[in-house]
Amino acid sequence: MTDTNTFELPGHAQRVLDIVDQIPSGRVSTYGLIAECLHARTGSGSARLVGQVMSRYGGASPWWRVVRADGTLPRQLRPDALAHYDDEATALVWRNPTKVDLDRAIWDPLTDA
DNA sequence: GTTATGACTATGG
DNA sequence: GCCATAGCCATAA
Repeated sequence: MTDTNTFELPGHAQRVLDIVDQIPSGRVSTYGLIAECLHARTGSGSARLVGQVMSRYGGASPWWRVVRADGTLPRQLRPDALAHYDDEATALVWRNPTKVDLDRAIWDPLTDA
């Protein structure tokens, strides 16, 4: 096929970005949850892989809506992500406003898509 | 082919 | 709560 205006990312990368793009504003998902959805589709996938894809190709996607399993983020991204959470009114932990309140903001691509 | 690395997670002390 | 370890899988060298 001759797609002239389409950059072909690695297959799994395209799927990861597709899922991330579906996360609604004000909600978040986790690397593991996305990995589970990815594994359900392709038969392969891991949280580590999602992180790998995000670091490489996440620039054009709402990367701040993807957090760790405990609601925290990598140190380098924390400040930028918090700014977005302020815009989207994402629920944060009261005692620890550097961390997302997963009980309120979690979004599961498998069950709540 | 092997090894090292990474925006991860679960488990055990 | 924190730290160390094992499992995970694509990429780079």
